[in-house]
Amino acid sequence: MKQGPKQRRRQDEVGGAEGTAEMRRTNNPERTREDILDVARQEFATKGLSGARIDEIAARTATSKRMIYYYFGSKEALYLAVLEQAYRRIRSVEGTLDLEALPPLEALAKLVRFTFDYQTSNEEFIRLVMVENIHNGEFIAQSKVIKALNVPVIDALRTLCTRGRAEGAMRPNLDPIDLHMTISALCFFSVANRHTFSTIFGRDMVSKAALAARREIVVDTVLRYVGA
Amino acid sequence: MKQGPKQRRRQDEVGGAEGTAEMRRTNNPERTREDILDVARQEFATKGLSGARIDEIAARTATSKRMIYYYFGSKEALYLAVLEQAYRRIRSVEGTLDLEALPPLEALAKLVRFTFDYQTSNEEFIRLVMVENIHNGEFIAQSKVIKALNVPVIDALRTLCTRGRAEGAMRPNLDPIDLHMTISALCFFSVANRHTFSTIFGRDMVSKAALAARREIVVDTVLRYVGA
Amino acid sequence: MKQGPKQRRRQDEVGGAEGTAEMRRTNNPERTREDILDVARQEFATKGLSGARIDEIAARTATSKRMIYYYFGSKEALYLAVLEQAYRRIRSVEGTLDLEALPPLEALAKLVRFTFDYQTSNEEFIRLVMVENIHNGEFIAQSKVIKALNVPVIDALRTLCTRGRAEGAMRPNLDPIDLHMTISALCFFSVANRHTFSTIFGRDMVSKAALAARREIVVDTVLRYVGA
Amino acid sequence: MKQGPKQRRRQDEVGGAEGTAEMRRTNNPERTREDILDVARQEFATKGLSGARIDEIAARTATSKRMIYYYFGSKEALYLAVLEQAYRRIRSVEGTLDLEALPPLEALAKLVRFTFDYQTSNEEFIRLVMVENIHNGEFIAQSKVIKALNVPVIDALRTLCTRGRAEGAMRPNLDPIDLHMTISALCFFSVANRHTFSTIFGRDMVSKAALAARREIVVDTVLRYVGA
DNA sequence: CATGAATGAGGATTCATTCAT
DNA sequence: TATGAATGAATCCTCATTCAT
Repeated sequence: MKQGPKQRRRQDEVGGAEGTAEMRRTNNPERTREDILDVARQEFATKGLSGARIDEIAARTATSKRMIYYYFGSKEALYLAVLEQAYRRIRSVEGTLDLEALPPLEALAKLVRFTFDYQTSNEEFIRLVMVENIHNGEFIAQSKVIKALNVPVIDALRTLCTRGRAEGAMRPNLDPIDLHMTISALCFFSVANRHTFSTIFGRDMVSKAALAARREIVVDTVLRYVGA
Repeated sequence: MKQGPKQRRRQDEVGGAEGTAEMRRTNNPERTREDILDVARQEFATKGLSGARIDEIAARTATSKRMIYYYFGSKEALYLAVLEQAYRRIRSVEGTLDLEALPPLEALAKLVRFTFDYQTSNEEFIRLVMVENIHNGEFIAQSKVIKALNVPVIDALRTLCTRGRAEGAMRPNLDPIDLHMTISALCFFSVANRHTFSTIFGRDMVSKAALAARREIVVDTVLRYVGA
Repeated sequence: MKQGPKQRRRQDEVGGAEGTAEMRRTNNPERTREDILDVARQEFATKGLSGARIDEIAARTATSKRMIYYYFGSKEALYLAVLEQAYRRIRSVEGTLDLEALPPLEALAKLVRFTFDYQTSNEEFIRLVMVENIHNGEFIAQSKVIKALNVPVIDALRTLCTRGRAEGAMRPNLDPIDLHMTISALCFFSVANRHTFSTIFGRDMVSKAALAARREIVVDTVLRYVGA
Repeated sequence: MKQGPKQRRRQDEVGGAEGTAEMRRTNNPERTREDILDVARQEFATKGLSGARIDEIAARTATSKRMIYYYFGSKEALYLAVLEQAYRRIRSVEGTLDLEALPPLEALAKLVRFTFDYQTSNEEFIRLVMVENIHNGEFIAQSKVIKALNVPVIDALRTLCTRGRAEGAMRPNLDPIDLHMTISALCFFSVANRHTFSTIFGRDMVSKAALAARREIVVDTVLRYVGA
């Protein structure tokens, strides 16, 4: 486990290590920051806030523990930075869907599939959200950045509902936030509760096939819910 | 501040110490066990496995830290005991629903409402499940007890689907496990992601009214999904 | 300096080591506490609060660093305990002077000599007071114990002044607190500013003879001040 | 909270940056040195040598941490420079008293009042002396500058004593160093032990009135001591 | 002269767990 | 069955100082 006092470089870079990993004395702050952030995201997603170890993060970084404090100040501040980065990413991807071009129900299906795919292939993000909820959302509450990131999805859904209603494809009085919650809930669960659910009910929740099947059920569930 | 080695816990409860779980020197092993388990459940649910502190549990218990080790052996074993107790409880309640007596759709609605109510009023349980998933379900996997607790819900759902199909009220080919997953996902989210979701979308997720409204949407979602 | 990870026992017990110093696993809390307190007093008096090292204290103790936290909770709390003990000691000695038995001026001279002797032979106490003043007295302010220890000296001086005035040996309107301040100031300086003063003015401030001579000047100064 | 690597200090002082010591890029070595010294004096006087933080000094300076090392070499060397500056200042003021013009007792009273006023209004100097004594005067001992600064006061006092004796206003055999020690002790205490003394004895030691009253007691004490 | 980035060595504190009685 | 005392191994964090530019 421990490897003496001078453990400092990233190791077991398994599979497709794009970019250089060895960058001691970079004098490239941006890179150092990103490096730390990447490793920290893994660690926090894997072990949670209390379970994560700054030593462990440092060991898997190109820099030292000292640099973590130089750049982020504290474990909690680093965690918050990780959280903000994670939210920023998902929202930035969400923006590229171009739902306007499709008929409402197809657009909705596309959004649901996207959400399902994004969440099932970004387990780290889901786990960070779980961790944050275990901590009662106290860090997200401190972040000025994250709270500003909500609008787009809700707006997109509101537009969809309006269009769907106009075309007679959807029922009236659909609340976009509730709809978003339903979609999120159904997608989230497949990742968040993967372990307990599959253990208890003996259901495969990780294979491609299992996920694809589940995804269509989720789409179906949502479409039936909004249907006229 | 710390208070040195002689930290007074709930002792010197002078006068009329009868029957409460907090009293010292109970010499009642079962009671001591339960007391520890109760406090530990709170602590683990609140702080997670890594965040929970044996010292903290001991301090809020009628017994001493030493007793925790005497009864449970280790922090992880105590956590597992807490987890098992929590699962045992929910399953025991689920058994009393008497769904057979109702028409399939009404029975299903009743089950969904029950699940929603149980989960929203047992936040500790939900949080323990989150914690366990953060730990990749490794403790639940060790438990002989928990894995045996799955059957009833699925059986009940299977029966419901069969009856519903027979009566023409439900569509064919409904998978009870998938159905259960849908119900769980929708209910779970309202508790599990309460903090992040309400922070980001500004939605009340705790008031009675908000929960009641959301519950009916969940019921509606499920019923539409199974409808013929 | 450091001596490997298992540094743990007191060493270089120079000169007249009364009592046993080796007492690992004593299970004698009182002794452990006293041991820590003794070493800590030296360390804080020598290096100040910020300069003192918990590691250093632990190394010179029969116990471990962990025990310091077990008994005192934090570095600052340990410092406060040291401070309280130091004040308790001096006040307890002050009580044994029996000034009532002497004529006022002789009694006053006795008190001044006692103060001078106590302070010059308890450099640690003086240094702790200096340290505390560097920290703006914030710890003494927290202590309930210390603030209660003031009365006796002032009362003794007030009585002396009253008697001296009645006998015509002292002038009227002497304020006991001011008188105490004068005595303290004159004695304190001989220890507190020993190093800078002797360096700058080349004056011996540590030899027995030098102290004895200075002491009589202090007595003389005080007696002339109160004289009728 | 910490603010990461790009902590803005007093830069971006846009507009009208002329003459203030805080402006960046002064390219005025003397000014930079003085700026650092000023901030360092505050820091060392407030927190002591071990308690002072180079980071803190740098942050409150117009320059960077690197410059501190460029100009002073090390924390301890900076401390010594501060100490020397502080001593140089007081001695330079002492020279302007013109005691020769007054009758001996009046001159002595003037000197005492001056000392009292200087010390009570230069708390930083007093605290630096305390700090230096906590460090056993080891820095002052290294300083070539400081040791040369002693003569004037003692000479002035010697002259006063000679004149006083000649005029019959003072008693014989007064030692000027002892006299200086008495004066210093009485003045020093009012600042140095301000916090502990006022906490323990409930005496105001900071108000103008309190200081003025105490000052006259000090003058009285000294005059009575030297009286024929 | 000047600076942002970087760092080794420590420094206070915490934690699950065990021992002696 | 019960307990206060004790502990090794972390764990987060800080500090004076140096390097590359």
